[in-house]
Amino acid sequence: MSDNQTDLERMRHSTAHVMAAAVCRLYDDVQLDIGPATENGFYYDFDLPHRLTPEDFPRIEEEMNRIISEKIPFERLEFTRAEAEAKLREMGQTFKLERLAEIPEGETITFYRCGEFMDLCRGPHLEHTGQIKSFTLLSVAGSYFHGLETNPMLQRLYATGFLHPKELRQYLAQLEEAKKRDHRKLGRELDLFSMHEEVGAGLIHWHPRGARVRSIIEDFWRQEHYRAGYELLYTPHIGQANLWETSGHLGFYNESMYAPMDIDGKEYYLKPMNCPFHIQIYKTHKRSYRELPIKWAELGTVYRYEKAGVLHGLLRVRGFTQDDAHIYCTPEQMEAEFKKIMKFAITIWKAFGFSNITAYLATRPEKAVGEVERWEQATNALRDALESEGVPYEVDPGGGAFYGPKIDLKVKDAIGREWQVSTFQFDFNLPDRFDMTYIGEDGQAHRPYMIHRALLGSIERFFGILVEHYAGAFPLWLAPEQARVLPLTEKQMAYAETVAEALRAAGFRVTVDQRQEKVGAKIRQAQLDKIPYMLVLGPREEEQGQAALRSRTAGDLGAFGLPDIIERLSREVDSKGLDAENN
RNA sequence: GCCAGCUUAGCUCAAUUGGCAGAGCAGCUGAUUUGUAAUCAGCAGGUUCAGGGUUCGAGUCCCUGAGCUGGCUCCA
Repeated sequence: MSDNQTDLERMRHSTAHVMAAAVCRLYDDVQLDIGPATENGFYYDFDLPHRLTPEDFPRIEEEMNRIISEKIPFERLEFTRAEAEAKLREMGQTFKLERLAEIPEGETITFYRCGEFMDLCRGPHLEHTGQIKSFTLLSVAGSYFHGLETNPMLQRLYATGFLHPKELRQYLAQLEEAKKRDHRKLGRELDLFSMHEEVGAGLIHWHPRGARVRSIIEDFWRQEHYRAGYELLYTPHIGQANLWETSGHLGFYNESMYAPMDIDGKEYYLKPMNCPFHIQIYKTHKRSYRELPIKWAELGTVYRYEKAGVLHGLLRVRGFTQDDAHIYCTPEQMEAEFKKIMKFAITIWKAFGFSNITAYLATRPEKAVGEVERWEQATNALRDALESEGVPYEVDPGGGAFYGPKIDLKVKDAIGREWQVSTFQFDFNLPDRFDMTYIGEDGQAHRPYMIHRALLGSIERFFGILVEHYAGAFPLWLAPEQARVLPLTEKQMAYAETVAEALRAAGFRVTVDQRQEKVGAKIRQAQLDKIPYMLVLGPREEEQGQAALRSRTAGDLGAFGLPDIIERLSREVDSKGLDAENN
């Protein structure tokens, strides 16, 4: 497995060299940067006067195939630093000279030669180009040298390759599948949400069907929070400048905040976060250790400035609703509270059909506030919670915020893609800044621990992920329209209304297809609308007081009496579709 | 924000080298009364993203801007 992994990486990295070699053969004045293998393929960064477009891909691929058919050996060459520098100067490779300067003293400096193409490179490589079995160019994009905005922008060619052509076909099929599930496409097709140039980029409009799903998600979320001992809050959308000065946001978060508005001569800011408001509520009276832990949650809508180029459907927006919570507790309670958060998170994610969860534990960065012991204590609490819940995790050393360590959760969707969703974060900063206290057993004031917790992340983003996970075919409990009644002809219209009413009375979301269409057309429409159940009503059903039940996934199930149908659907709603087949 | 590409009817897409803006689906009207993924016919639908320019003539060429797409950076 790991051998295969290195083989694959080596092959991809070598293919990246072949791609760069092909580009050098085809175009003049190519400045090379780097061409690493990535999780799903590889890329090569270079700068050249010619602007690459997808129209150039066939030519480049053709040249690459020529290089592959030539079976050119990859030759490893060792150089001293001085030789390497001279060589790169001679080649006029300025980015490579910078890369060379970054190689630590004492490390062996190697070049790889492949025919006339030579590149400063750690390797390893294949023996010769003939060993490359499959590849395809995917896209071209800009990318800053070293990923730094202030650096020149290079052209990046994305491509992928696999050890076997069959795997490449599978990967391309998966890309196709992902395209079909794209929440932006499904959002339009299923009439869930939209965005409008007239309103502004990154601002979401929820249509009735999308809003219906959202309200089901939120109702479930509220119910589970009350059950888990949280109280819910509502707080304002704007707050005065001095609040954000105290919180520190105007200092370290300013770039993500919108310009202030003037109200009665005072500056007010749209909130990018909910925490300062929750803290205000905390501070409305003296808190006793007996009250702790305090667990407050809010579906809080925040606005953050995001650069125009990063906006992406529901996944990256400028106004969104966080499912935010703050937990204030004593040092002794911290660990137990954290375990509860983990357990709670897993329960909620499972309810939405995500059971494959992994975690990233981010520890203390160089620049940090709070004593080291508190960091250690908190980090251990995070680690213990992960271990006691058996959540697989990786450590991201130094990856925490300056104000506390954190855990990020990732979930895997139905087609194996990972999404960063939940985040649980200690905060050693805000309790200090707002001088939060509680009175301990000893009668003295103490600083509470504060934990930020977003479970679904943002409702918009979560909804986008959910749409892609289910490919728009929501399980019964979430479906905006759970059943559609399809009268065979106009003659069954009255009966259809009766059936729909009965189901509505039992709490289901039901419509009647009143169009004068053949039943085949009505079924087709319901299938395209991804309605979980269809109730076909002809003279037979009307006479028997029944309905022919059709499932979106299983097809015709036969005729049943209404009580049976209600019973069946109710059970499926209660189980959230988790013990049924996976849609 | 930066690099590249895209933007034509509600949606998906056509429109020779610059020469009369079109189709399917959806919508509306009518006919049809239908049994498990599309009944037929007719009608209507456009500032070709916005603004400017070149030209006898611009959907098509040039400039500016917006939005979107793929990335970089960032992150819920």
